Amino acid sequence: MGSTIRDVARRAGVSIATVSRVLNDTCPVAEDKRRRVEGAVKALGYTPNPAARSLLKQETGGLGVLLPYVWGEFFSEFLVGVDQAAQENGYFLLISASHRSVADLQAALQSLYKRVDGLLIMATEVSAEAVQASMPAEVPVVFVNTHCLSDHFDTFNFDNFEGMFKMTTHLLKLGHRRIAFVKGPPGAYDGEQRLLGYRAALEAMDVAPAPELEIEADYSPEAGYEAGRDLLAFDPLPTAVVAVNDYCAIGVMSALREAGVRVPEDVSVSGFDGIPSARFTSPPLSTVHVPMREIGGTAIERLIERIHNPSARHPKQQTRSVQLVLRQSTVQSRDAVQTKAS
Amino acid sequence: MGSTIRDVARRAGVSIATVSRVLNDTCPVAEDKRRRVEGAVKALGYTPNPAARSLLKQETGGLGVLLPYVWGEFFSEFLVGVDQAAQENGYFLLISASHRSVADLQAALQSLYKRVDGLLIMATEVSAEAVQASMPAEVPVVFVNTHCLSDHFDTFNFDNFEGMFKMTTHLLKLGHRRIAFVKGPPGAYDGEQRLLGYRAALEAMDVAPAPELEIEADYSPEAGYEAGRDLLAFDPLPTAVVAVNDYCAIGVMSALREAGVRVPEDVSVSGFDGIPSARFTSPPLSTVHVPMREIGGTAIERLIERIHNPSARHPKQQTRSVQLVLRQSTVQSRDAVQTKAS
DNA sequence: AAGGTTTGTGAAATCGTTTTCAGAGGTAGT
DNA sequence: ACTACCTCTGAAAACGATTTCACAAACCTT
Repeated sequence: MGSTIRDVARRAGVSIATVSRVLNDTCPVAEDKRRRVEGAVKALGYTPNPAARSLLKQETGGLGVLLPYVWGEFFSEFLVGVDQAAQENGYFLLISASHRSVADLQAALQSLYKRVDGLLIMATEVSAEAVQASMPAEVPVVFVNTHCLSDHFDTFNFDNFEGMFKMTTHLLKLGHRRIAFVKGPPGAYDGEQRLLGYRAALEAMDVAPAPELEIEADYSPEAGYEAGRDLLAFDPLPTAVVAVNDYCAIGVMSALREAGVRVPEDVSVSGFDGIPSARFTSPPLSTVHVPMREIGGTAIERLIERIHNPSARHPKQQTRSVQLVLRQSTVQSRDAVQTKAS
Repeated sequence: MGSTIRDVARRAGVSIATVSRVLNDTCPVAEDKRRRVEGAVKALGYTPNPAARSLLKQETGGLGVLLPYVWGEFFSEFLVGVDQAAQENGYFLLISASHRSVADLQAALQSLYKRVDGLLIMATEVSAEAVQASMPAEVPVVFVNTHCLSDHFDTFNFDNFEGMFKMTTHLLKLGHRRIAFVKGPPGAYDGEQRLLGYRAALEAMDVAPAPELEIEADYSPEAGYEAGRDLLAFDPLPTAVVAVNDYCAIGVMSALREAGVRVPEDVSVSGFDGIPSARFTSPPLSTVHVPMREIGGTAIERLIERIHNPSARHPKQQTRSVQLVLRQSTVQSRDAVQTKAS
C-alpha cells in the first residue's frame, strides 16, 4: 500500500497541503479539487500514516491499560467495558498485564511513553502515589481499584470495605457467629479492604474476632480449595465462610462438597465480585456484585474527559457502591435455629 | 519531560547523530562521549519518541490482536498467553474486541493500520480469506481458531472436530445412545466443527442421528441453562448431554439440578475448552482441554517470527491437538448397566 | 474604477528520530 | 615521508504528515 500524501497530491493535481485540508476538513477547499482528492484517496487506498501525524500533533489516539494480572471473569468483564467505551470514542487500546510491583509498572510505563494519550491503571498492590512518582507527570491517569493515600489523583474505586461489611453483617443476622474468612494475597488493596470490612462487621455486632478463622489464600479457586481443606480441620466447623472473592468461594465449596459437608445446610458460603458464573454454581453463590463492565467503561470515559480537558480543576475520587446478591449458598445458621427452638 | 535528542546532544556536547549511535549501539563511539551521553540521558530522563522512530524505520514495536468478542475464562486464558509472549519479546499489544463481521474487522484493521507490525486475528465467524481480502497484503497475520479455505495463510487452530469426536465416542463407549448436543451460535467455525465431530462420532458407532436432540444455544451459561430446560421436556431424557463449551455445560447442569435431575447419576454432561473453573463445578466437569494460554503464546511467537522473516516460504497451517479430561460429570449409562445386568 | 476584504492555494517549515555521506584525525605499511 | 586504511564524528537528508505564511484571484464597497 505504502502510498503517501504526496502520491495522492500528484494524482489529484494539487499540493499536499490541499490534500491534508480535505482530509481534516480544516479549511474551505474548492469543490472540484475536493472531489479530485477524494477520488485519488479512494483509488490509492490511502490512509494517513499515524506515526507522522502523532509526531506533529502531540497525540496518538491510544489509551494504555495496565493491569496487575489477568485471570478469569473479573478481568474479562472489566476489559469488555473498557474495550467498548474506547471503541465508541474512537480510541484504540494498549493493554499490558502482570504489573504488580512498582518496578514492573515502571517498565510498562516506559514502553508506553508517548504511545498513548492517557493511562488507566489498576495497581492493586501499590499505591497511586508510588506509581505516579515513577512517571512523567503530564500524562493523564485514572486509577481503578487502587489505593490512594492523598487526593491528588483521579481514582475510580468500588466499595470493597462496605461490600464485605454488608455481607458479613447479613450472615451475622442469619445467626452465624463462627464465620471464617478466606483471605486474598497479602498486600492486595482490595483484599485487605474486604478483610477490614469483615472484621468491622464482627465488631459492630460484638462478636469476638477469631484470628484462627482467617485463612490465607489468594484469588484463585485452587487457593480457595486449599483453604476449604484447612477449614475442615476445625471442630466444630464454622457455620459460614466468607471468601475474599467468588473464585475463592468456588474453591471452598468444592473442598467442602468433596468432604461431604453440605452447602448451605452445614456451612454457608459467600463470595465477592459477582462474576457471571456465580449464578451457576451449585448452589448458586451469594456474593457482592461489582459491576466491572460498567466500571471499566466509566473509567475510560473519565480518562477521555481528562485528556480533552487536562487543566480541569481537582482530580476526582469516586467510589462505586456495590450490592449484595443473595442466592442459595447462604442460609440461616443451624445454631440460630436451635437457639430459637430451645 | 518533553526532552528531545537535541537536548541530550547539547547537554553532552555532541551531535544528535552521536546520541543516536550511543542509544542504538550502532557504531563505535569514543568512551568519554559515550559516558557523557549516557549521563545526559539519565539526567534529562530522556526517552526517544516512538512516533519519530517508527516514522523512519518502518516498524512500530506493536502487535494487534483482534477478537470476535471477549467473555470469560476462555479468552482471559488466551490473553494471558498472548500478553506474556508479547512482553517477553519486547512488543506491546493493541487489543480490540467485538469484531465478528467482515465490516467490523475492516473498521478495526483500518484503525490499526501502520500502528502494528503484525496481527493476530481470531475470526470465528468469517473465513481467513474474507478478512485478508479487506486488508493491505503486506502486513503479517496469524489467524487463530479461524476457518481457512485455502493454504495461503498462517493459521493456528486446535482440533475442534477431533476433540468433540473423542468426547462423544467416549460417551458412546460408556453405553450412552441418546446423547443430546447443545450447539453454539450459528455460523461460528469452532462451534460447527464441534457439532460435526459429534455427528461423526455417532455415525462411526452406527447410532442414528437425532436432529431433535441438537439444541440451539450459544457459548454462555445463560443459553446453556435455557437449553437444559428445553431438554427436560424430553421423555425419556437423554442419558448424556454434550455441550459445545464449558460455560454452556455449566448452564445445562444448573438447569438439570434445579429440576431435580442428578448429574451424573441421571444424565452425564460434558463440556469443551477446559476452562480453569471446570475443575470446580459440581460435579467436576468432564471436558476437552484446549490449552488457550499456550496457544496464545505460541501464536504470538509465530507472528513475531513472521515479522522478522516475512519472505519465509509457505505459510503454515498448524492444528494443536486437544485432550480429553475426564472428571465426575460423565459416567456409564444406566441403560448400559441395565442391559449388562439383564 | 480603486481600494479593501475574503477565499483558495502552494511553498516551506516543522515534529524527533535514523542513517547516509563525507571529512578529520590517527595508525600502520612501505 | 607518503600513501592507504581505519575509527570516529557531525552535517544534512530522509520519513510523512500538519500548519504557518504569503500570495493570487475573486468578491464587495463606495
